[in-house]
Amino acid sequence: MTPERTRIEAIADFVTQRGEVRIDELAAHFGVSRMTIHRDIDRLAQQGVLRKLHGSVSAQPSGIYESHFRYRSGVASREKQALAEAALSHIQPGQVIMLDDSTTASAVAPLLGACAPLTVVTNSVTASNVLREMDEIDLISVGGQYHRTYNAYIGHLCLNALRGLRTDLLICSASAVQGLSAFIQDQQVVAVKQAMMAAAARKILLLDHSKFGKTALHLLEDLTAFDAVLVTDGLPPAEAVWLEKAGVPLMLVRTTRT
Amino acid sequence: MTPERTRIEAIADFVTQRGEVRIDELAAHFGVSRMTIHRDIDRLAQQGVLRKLHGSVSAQPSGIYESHFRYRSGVASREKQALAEAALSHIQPGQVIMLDDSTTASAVAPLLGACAPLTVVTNSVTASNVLREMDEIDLISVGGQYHRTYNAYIGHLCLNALRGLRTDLLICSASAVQGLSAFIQDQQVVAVKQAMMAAAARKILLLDHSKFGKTALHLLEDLTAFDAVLVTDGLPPAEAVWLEKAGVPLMLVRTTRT
DNA sequence: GTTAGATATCACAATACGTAACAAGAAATT
DNA sequence: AATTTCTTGTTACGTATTGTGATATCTAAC
Repeated sequence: MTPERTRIEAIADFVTQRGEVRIDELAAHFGVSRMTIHRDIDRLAQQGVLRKLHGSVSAQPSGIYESHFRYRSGVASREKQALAEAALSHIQPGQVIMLDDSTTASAVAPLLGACAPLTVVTNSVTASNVLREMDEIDLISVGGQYHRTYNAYIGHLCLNALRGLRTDLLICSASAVQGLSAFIQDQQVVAVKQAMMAAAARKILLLDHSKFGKTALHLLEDLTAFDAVLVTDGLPPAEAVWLEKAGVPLMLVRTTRT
Repeated sequence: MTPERTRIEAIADFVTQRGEVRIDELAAHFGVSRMTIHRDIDRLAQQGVLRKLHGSVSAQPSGIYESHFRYRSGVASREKQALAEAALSHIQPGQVIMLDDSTTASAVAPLLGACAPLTVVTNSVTASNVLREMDEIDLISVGGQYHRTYNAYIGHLCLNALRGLRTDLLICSASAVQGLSAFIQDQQVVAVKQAMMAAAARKILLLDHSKFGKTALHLLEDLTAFDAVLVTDGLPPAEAVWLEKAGVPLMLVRTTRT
């Protein structure tokens, strides 16, 4: 899952301490090839810790992220990346799309430049930080109470704001899947996601296969309510067949790149 | 999309700090050719950060548009700091306070840890980025459409959110003061500030003395509507006396030198 | 209105950089 | 022990950035 975490963290520390470092210097300092440095900083950039420039990397100006959040983004990042790329095919330029507070949906944000122009609505601070820098993306943040565990805005203010919006598409995730239903651990987060679903014309759900069989307290919605359910391969084939027979619009996403 | 942003940002800072710079000087200062400088400032001009002239670029405000927040945050920072420190005395632990999108009010944010615990409501991304890191501060972001000129959320969503809130205190600023009234350059920003004023039990206005005598298009409110108007010294004494006679709750703030 | 000088833009070439694909080695799993 | 998975390095190719020189445009002075 997370092999060789030490060097990546060392790079993060090194860069944040120096502000800006050339990639060749990182390669020499850590005694690895440029390619490896590139792969490392790609992951860090995806987490929003660093910014990739041309020939160098710089520390994110707006800052330090919650370690708890950073940890979560590191988990299953390959699966998230694959899901994010697969989700792109559902987006048309000019649309209004919504991202929820999940790290999976936030992984979509850095890729949205390819679909520009777009209007993006989100309660995720991670996604906002990325999208704010993109010229051709119109960013709308739904407000609310800041919750550091999710690095997002939730609560009544958030729900009220969502009531006044209608978007073409929602990209979201869930904590767990049992049977035909998706579950979430936090009650307030459930409320936000349900409000987002009510505001979106089309809804797609991103799930890495580890979510299956897990448990969480609050019901979000049946899987059949989504227009597409993207799942990374690794799901038992029997389960996939069963879900499709039950009417779930399942789409398997290969983790290994094409 | 937007690689190599370091030098471009450095140019933006350099120009906004100096007001107007010749292109040859930029080329010499950054050690690149004129052509490269041209390409850089073309992108900045496209973003509206600065204006291209013939032979030079300027960051001066053009017409009714206020200049970019990066420029504003560099101007009169000593005055802003003094005002922010003075504003602290109006805050009690446990209160719900509101900060507007002004750079002056954002200068208050880093100091709020001293007044914790607090709940802080703001539409400013600058302030949010600071407050998010503070454990004892409860942060509520009013959402809205992101506006890069102010680095804040504005628009209908923002106004609706503010309608549902009531806070103990508002700390805000204005672009200009003429006679007994405060003015703002942008119509949408006026709407947000007025909604904030309507939602706050007490309102204090922070003004560095350079705001006096400036002009701006839209009326915000009379100075007498505030519970305190903090102004940096440098204001002509005659004007101060006149304002106090007119019923303005004026408080002069000494600019402390370091 | 015209012209000289300066400035902006265009087109092309050179260089540096990023990324995909494949192969090899190490670690973990069965 | 065999196999799989993960990580890293190398090569090759596409892309981005920059500089140079030529051409077009602007400004200001006459």
